[in-house]
Amino acid sequence: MSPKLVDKTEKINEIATAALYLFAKKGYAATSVEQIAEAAGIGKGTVYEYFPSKEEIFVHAINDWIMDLINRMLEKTRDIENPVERLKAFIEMVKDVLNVEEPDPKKLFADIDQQTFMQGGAFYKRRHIIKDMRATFCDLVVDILLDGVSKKVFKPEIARDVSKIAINLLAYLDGICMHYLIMEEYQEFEDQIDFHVKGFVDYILV
Amino acid sequence: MSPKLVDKTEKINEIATAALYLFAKKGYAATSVEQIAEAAGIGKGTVYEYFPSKEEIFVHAINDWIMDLINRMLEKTRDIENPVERLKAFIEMVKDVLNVEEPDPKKLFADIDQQTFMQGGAFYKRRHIIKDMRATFCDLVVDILLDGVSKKVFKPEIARDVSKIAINLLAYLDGICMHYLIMEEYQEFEDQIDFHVKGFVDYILV
Amino acid sequence: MSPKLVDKTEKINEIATAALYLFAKKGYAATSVEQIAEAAGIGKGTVYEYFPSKEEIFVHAINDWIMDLINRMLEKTRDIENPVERLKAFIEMVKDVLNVEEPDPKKLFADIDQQTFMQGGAFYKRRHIIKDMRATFCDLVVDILLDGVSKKVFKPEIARDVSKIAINLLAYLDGICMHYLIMEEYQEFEDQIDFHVKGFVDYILV
Amino acid sequence: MSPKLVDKTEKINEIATAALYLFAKKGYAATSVEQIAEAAGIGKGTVYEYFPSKEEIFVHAINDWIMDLINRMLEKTRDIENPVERLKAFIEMVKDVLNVEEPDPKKLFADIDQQTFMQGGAFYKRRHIIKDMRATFCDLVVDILLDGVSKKVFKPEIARDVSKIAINLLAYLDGICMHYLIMEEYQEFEDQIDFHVKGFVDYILV
DNA sequence: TATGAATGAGCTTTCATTCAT
DNA sequence: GATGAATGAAAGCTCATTCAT
Repeated sequence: MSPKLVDKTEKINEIATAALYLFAKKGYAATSVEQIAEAAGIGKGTVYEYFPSKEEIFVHAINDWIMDLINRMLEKTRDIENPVERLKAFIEMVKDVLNVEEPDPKKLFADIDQQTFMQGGAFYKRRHIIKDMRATFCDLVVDILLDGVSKKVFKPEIARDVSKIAINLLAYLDGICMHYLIMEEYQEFEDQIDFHVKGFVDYILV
Repeated sequence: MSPKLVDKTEKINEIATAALYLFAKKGYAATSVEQIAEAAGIGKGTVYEYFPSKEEIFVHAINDWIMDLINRMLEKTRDIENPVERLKAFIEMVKDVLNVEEPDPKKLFADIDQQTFMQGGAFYKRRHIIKDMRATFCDLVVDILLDGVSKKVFKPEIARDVSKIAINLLAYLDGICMHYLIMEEYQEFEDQIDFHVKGFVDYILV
Repeated sequence: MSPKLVDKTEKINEIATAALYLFAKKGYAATSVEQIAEAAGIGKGTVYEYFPSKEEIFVHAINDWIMDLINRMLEKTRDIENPVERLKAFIEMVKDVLNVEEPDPKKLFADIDQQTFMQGGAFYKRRHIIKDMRATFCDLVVDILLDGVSKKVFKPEIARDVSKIAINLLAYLDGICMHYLIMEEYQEFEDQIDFHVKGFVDYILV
Repeated sequence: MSPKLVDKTEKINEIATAALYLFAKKGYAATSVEQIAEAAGIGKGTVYEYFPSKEEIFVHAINDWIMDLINRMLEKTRDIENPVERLKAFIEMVKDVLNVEEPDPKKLFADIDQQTFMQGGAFYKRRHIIKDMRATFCDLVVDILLDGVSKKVFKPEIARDVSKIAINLLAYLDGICMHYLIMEEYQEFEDQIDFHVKGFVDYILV
């Protein structure tokens, strides 16, 4: 915990942040280490003082980004008493994430998937990071649902399958976001989600 | 006059097929034209007699693959009279597609997304191919649902929102497949889908 | 002199003519054998039945073109009685050659120079073709001048240096054409030449 | 902060010089970037740290060479008082330029013409460089002639057509050099030029 | 520690030429 | 004789990484 270490951590984050914006703008492959260095305001060689490889920059930057996403999710939903409102707030957040312009999340997700599936990809041997993220989101939804059950707002019988229900909800959100990103029919997107969520809430309400 | 006439279309398909397996194994970017040529059992230069660029090989190979997927989907579901059975057959097919080992669909989808989102990607200016595929799947589900309504098996009121319902179902399937591909918990996958589908069918049955 | 040989010669000329237009349009390097074959209406492989290499096509085509140039020059100037008119007709011809649009002579000349000077170039070991062309032009001018002397139209003393005078006139014409091709000031070109020729004729007239 | 600072300009010139010798030896097209790198004693990739493309190397090298030619011309003729001597010094310089062995100017000029005339050539959209060079030479000759007129050494009436006269002289020199380069009759070259220049000087002297 | 100069493996693409039919 | 399918050498260029300073 010497001051040097603090500096080092800070520098690492600076580089990772600069890199994230570039990755989200141009994609992982199309972003060169030189560009990252330039964006971070340091020399190309200096990048390698803080990261052993471009791949590590990606992993670090994505990890930070995911952590930040999760924290914001938790914060926004933590203090809402009404379970229905809390659930809706969560879904709003999901929608918001996709509407961020910079850094563009769809390119990041495309790169993450790529790097997760391809042998030798940056996340190929670290899919636990991606899995953990999904698990955390799942836990959050489970928490909201069980809270609703305990407050007698949601049907008690959903408690038994709460995990499955949470995963299915998240899967739906994932899929519909993908659909929207590809189809580019922004205007219908909200309607589409609202339609599903309405059915979902009806289904779980007592 | 014409001494050595090769079936161009066949050769194109041979190369595209060889390429598809490599793309699905190592990813588009990591597959070199030389490797494609080798896999197709021809020289590097010969590839360029049939395709103007690596990008076109990708587009062609993916397009063929998608067309094949769609055709198989349509075939398998076309002749089933019972709407519920037909819907379930469709979902079975979706599950099956993901369980193909070679060419690995998850990697192909990751590459497709990548090449669709990234500026200058192979599908960046051809997303209509991807959109058309999704639209075709949507039409199929809509068809199944309306068929069910007309046969008085499904609730008449779903007709009004049939398009939304179809998209939401497909989005869910998309999302849950992605979830399964990332989480690698194959054993729970079937249960998970069945759970959702059971709820879905209950919801639409008269 | 069998009919087959005649056919062969004809075919060779067809290919060479097609090639010449392409060389003059796109340059030697940028013209592929495939394009030549296509322009000649034959298959790529057939070209090699008539020429051993692309280089030989170039040499043959250029040689034909030069021969044609020379013949046209001789024809146009042969029957003019008045030496001054004959000289002017020759110079008119030179001007005309450069104004041909297709095949563009400046590109051909640039390619010829290139292939003459560069070691291993198509004309590197055949500069005699180029030299002969220049010698023929020189002979023509010498002939015109001596004819003028014998007709007492031109000063008798130019006979002694007639060869030098001819070469210098041709060199000037060469140079001014080059100048015009590079500077692209077409309108001044005629004036420029006329100015020089007027001085030249004044100088050699009795 | 800046540990290894190389004089970029110097390195650029080193590469350009190495390239110029190769271009003059083998021609632009036949010279590969790898060969340039080797000749400059650096790696292939390093070349691209200093030049964005092979084309730019050519343009830079040729431009430097031309500038150097012009400067030497100006220097050699600047301080000569006697207009006739000055004119002769200029012509001597022209002769000398062609007698340089390395880098061989005839090959460079052949490449320049090539790259100027061919669409997409390195000088195709930069012919102003070539035009400027010719204009500068023209200005120099004009300057010599007008200086001679003002010193009452040359006829006053040449002042009116001084530009035409200069261009014609340069055109002749251009053409005769070309002739000599192609015909390779070095021994007659000097005589030939002297013969023309003698006539020229007689014509412009008072 | 910070740097940017240097690098070369590796990429996609071109095309003159060969040759089986 | 005519063909076009096949080829691979060679090109220009990119960029993650190394390393001397």
